[in-house]
Amino acid sequence: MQPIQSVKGMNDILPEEIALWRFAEEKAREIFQRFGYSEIRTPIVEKTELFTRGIGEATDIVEKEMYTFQDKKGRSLTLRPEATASIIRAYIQHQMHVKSHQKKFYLIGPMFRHERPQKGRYRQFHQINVEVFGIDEPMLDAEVMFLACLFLREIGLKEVSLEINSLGCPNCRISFREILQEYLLQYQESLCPDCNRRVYKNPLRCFDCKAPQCKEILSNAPLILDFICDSCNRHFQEVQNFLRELNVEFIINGRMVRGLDYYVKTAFEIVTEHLGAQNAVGGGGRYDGLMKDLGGPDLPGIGFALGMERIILLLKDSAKLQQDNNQMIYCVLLGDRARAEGFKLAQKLRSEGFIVDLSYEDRSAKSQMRTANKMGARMAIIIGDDELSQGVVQLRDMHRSSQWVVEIEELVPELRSILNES
RNA sequence: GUGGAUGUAGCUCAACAGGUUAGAGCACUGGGUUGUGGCCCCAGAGGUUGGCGGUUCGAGUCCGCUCAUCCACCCCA
Repeated sequence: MQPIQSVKGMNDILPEEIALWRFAEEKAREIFQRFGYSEIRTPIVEKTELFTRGIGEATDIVEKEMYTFQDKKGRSLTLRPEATASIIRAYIQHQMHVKSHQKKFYLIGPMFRHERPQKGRYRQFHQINVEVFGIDEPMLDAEVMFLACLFLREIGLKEVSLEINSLGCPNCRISFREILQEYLLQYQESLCPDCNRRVYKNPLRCFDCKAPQCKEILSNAPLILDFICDSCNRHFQEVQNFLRELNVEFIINGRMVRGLDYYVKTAFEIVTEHLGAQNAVGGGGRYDGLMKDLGGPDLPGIGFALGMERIILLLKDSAKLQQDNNQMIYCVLLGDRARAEGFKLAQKLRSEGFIVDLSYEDRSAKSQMRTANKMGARMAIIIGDDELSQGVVQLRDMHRSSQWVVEIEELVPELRSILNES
């Protein structure tokens, strides 16, 4: 009989890794809270239409990467491939623009995209998302990017860089689109088949192409930065000024375009060279028309997403933090009476707040001690018939290799003082 | 969706050109100390060589199919 495996591209997060995940998540919560953000959690399943309208019909995500299925009444539902659309949906649905002053949100959770898995890319993956609605000030754009960088720095990721660009507003983009299209059509025969398609559908995306001949053609292509309108340009300049004031290092990448249709003006990515083919740790940008497109008030928005798995991958080869069992107490029980008494004692210690494990099997003292050692326990409590008859236990400090006798009544204060001082 | 690589013990890998009973290190269990960890020594357990089929006197090894994983394309977090 074949054992059942997890679904392709959907991975278990095992206990050894959990410490890293919690570390990153808790750090995110703490920092976002400090900046005035509130956590929000939305369902993992939404009506398919939310994403087709929100992300854009012509994007790869919508065209071929969504987990879409029918429910029992024939409605089309989809496992969320990203979070922004859901958060906006919730914001509109609960009329938060009139009912509350809350406009800054973060969400941590799983997303789903049906792609072929590879390093740093999975079918179920986790994102940390940040979204702000109702403010279109460049100051906020800068602060949002600062926040993303601050978080990565505080969890210890150094070798990442921030790339920014402006994609203009819908007005300047339409005219630039034509200019770019005209340029690209001159070289139509040399462009790869994909780019030949993109020239008509979404010429901006040709900038993402990695085919050598396309790269060369694009290297001389007009850049949107040279064509954005005055107001977009002013916005972009101010964003840069605020970034400098916040001491955020960045580079302008005029060839960066993002894969989701809704971005306008500020777009950014945080990239690294240590993730194989996946170089983005996170990315985001402004999406001023999106809330209105989804049937809500005409409020601007900006946000970003960070890829948890990618962060964890980077964290793993840089800072190696080890599981901390420094506070654990392991009970070594010798003989039937000791096993019965020790079992009760373990529960008592747990109720006092100690982290306690014990040997459930009747094994030799040596093997129980070995187990205590392997688990990294700080203290061992050794209980045998001799000790029981005298109302005491042996207490062993596994780090210092010292051992002494303690009255059972004195055990709790004794343990407390040892564990507190270390 | 396309291409490439790899599947042998829990892990990392061996096994000459097809040839007995598929090995080693680490990990695991027990012992060396009638009740004491890490180091050391001894012993033990653990495999339908991913699966199915084919060639052959004989297949871990060769062939076909299939499944899985990884990497890359594509795209993105």
